[in-house]
Amino acid sequence: MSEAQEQDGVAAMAAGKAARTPSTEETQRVFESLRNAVLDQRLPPGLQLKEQALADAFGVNRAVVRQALARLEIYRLVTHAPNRGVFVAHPSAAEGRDLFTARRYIETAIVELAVERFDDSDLAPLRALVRREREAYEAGELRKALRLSIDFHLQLAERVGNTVLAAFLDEIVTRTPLVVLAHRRESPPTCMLSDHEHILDAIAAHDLERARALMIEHVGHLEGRLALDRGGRGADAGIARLLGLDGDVAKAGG
Amino acid sequence: MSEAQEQDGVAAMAAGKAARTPSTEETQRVFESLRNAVLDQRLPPGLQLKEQALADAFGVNRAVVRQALARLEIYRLVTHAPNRGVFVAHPSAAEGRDLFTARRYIETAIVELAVERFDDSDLAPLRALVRREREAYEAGELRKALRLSIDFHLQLAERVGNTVLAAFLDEIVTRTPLVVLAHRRESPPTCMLSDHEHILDAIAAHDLERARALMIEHVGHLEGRLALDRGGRGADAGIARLLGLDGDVAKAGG
DNA sequence: GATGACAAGATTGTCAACAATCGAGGGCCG
DNA sequence: CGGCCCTCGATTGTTGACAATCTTGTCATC
Repeated sequence: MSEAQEQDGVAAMAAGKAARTPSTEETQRVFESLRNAVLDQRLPPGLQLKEQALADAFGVNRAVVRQALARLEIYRLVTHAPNRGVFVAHPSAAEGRDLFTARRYIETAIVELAVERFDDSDLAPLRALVRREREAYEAGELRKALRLSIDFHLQLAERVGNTVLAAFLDEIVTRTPLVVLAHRRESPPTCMLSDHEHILDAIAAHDLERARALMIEHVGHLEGRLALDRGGRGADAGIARLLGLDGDVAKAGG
Repeated sequence: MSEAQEQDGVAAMAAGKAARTPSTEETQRVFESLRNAVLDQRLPPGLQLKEQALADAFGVNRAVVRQALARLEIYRLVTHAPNRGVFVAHPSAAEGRDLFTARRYIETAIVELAVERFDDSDLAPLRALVRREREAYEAGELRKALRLSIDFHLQLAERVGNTVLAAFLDEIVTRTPLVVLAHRRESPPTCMLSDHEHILDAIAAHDLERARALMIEHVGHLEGRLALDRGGRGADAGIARLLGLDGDVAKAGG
């Protein structure tokens, strides 16, 4: 019943960095809609986002759309080609690697602080979140499960209480879906459910080393599902991968 | 002779996250000018930045200024009060603590990667930077020394090669001067010179533990010069600190 | 038939005028 | 004399039109 509300609430909170800056509600609304679309993997990398079309769709002025797009650009969710337009970002494999490397450090930091500071009042909501994630997953609602999985990481960061680290993780998590879309190897994109539970167990037990190891392993699981090998073609590949012409063509002529 | 060029060059590179997004040169120019002003501690927290005044000063349109200010807002360099205007940010003590806590983690990560990956071609430019910093300091050019000190940290991050971590440190470093202005306890705001040298030595020796310890200690030196105590008054204090009425008044009535 | 210049359409970038909102100051009333 | 309200100035927020730029499609030429 309150799930929609709750999801919206989490999403709004998850916006974190941007949520506290209400530079006109309209801009915020457009920005968050587009950001949510990215989180749900509804926007394919490379898609052009035309100002007028968005303005019509959201019922706002082009200036508002421009502001929202500029903000998306700073988060690297879109790339801006002067006099050409803005396009959904197509992160390179190198960018993906950097993102996951940074994520390991940030999540480690968050887990470390969580082990120090968490008590039951922090753990209970996170356990509830994991439970809902499991339910969604078992009910076959994959998109919802994915979103709850993302929210788990964001909530964990938020509850640690460091706004800067939380904002950093928020940025990383927001950029990750585009990397997934651009470089996915296997199909199931969600976190492994038990990972989240085990991480919470380790935090509850104040076992720093285990919590750290589990989180690093967990991020590794995610990254392992992607093809981010060195020398892989990324943002520069352009049309080649879209047509499935990459790799084979370069390697074997036949 | 080429110092101005060099400083600009470093500054442009240091902009990092924002430098690669040329959404109209004008907006970029205004944004970087204001950002540099913050880095040089020329903008006192709380100062109102009026759109028309900036537009006149930079010889651009108000729309351009608006875009630049919106970007500054995302970096938390200014706060935007709807229908009132934008003001140079006045970070709270809590925000300052979060910033330094996050910085410890990020700088540690960077140092860790530097120990793994650096060779002489990376170390030489950094040593040169430290040398120039020392020269500037000994010549009494404090502002320049401060800037070179900042550039040391940014260059170190840049050379590690992880764009995400580099962007995060860039954001932290950019926000720090405002925290310094708002909560400074002692006068000299620059890094301790020898710290930088010793960190480079440890990296050159591939001594991870020593490098980490030195970096954490170094960040601690910086933070130690500030008054970021819990319960301290920060963004909310307003007029009190401006008039030098804070602290004493609250503690002792005389 | 291929290549180059050229023109048309669409999209972004720029701008100035207008509307809405807020804070300050003065005047009015209690 | 103190408090409240109202007007006025200043600043931000919004809108639409205009200019600049790029892409696409066409056509003449080699």
